[in-house]
Amino acid sequence: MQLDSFFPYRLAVASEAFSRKLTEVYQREFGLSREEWRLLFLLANAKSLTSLELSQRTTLDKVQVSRAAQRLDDKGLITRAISEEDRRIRVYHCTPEGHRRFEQLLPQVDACAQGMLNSMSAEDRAALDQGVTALLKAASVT
Amino acid sequence: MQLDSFFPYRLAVASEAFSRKLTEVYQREFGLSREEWRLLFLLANAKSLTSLELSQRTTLDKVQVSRAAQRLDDKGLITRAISEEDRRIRVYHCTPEGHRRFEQLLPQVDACAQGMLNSMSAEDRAALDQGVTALLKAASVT
DNA sequence: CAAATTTCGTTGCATGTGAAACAAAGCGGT
DNA sequence: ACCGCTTTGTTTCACATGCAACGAAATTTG
Repeated sequence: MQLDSFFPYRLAVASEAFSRKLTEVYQREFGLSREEWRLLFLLANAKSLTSLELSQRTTLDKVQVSRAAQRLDDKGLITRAISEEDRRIRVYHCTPEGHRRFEQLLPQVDACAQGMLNSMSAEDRAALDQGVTALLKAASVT
Repeated sequence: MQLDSFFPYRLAVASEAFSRKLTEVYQREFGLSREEWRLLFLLANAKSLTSLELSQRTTLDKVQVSRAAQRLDDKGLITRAISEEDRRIRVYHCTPEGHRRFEQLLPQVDACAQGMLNSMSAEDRAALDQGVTALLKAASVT
């Protein structure tokens, strides 16, 4: 058995390489980490979200959410209000500046992703999408 | 645009979930990290390898190789000799104990991977394999 | 052949990360 | 109302990681 023909290895390498290319974009443009990018993504597309919602929808744990949100707050891209009903709960909002940066960043990230995907054949792209969808189910549920 | 329908996100989540399941196996069985597992995999299937070869074939940089190899050496799974021709170069070998553990571990890791893959349809499996192969080319070369 | 340069592996440092401890707030039973 | 218990978010601590500096060995250059 060779490592480079071992499927789990190939999947990991492919995914890491792909992810790295995208990270370079938001890292270089606005100095955002992957966690910050994910939170900003969600908050730019929702009025407000709590930590629990952010955590569930980003596969980040509460510590990662807490720290990434803190950094985004420091950068003025989001606000962290305390809930009126339950004073333990944080309610996160995207600031106008956060929106502005996200609107500027998403096309670039997407273009980078599409650039790589477009270098594949249409058939391979379709296969990848189908395979990842199936894997998502298999790996998260199992 | 929703995050959970954003392809790069779905790929990352699927890959991480898959990888995590496998990590649990060699982590639990012998306390190996992903880097250690990769080095052991290569060395168990080759007589001897240098740092450069290990680095290239694991997508790890020289620091990661150095540290992972040090830990594997401490655990008695590999040896780190100094090359006769070039005294800067390390030559790594797998010990009998390293072989023994690898032979014991690979079937378990593979079974875990196959378990997840077998929960997918044959068609989805084929699509995934085709897609990942294409992505590997697109993401690493581009 | 001596000095400068390059290569290889390791180490120090500054930062990031995860697990567990923690404080604050809410909940619940008596 | 009070004492315990749970939940929420943060902090602490120990460890991992990446980058740059480093020392040793080899190679190149004058």
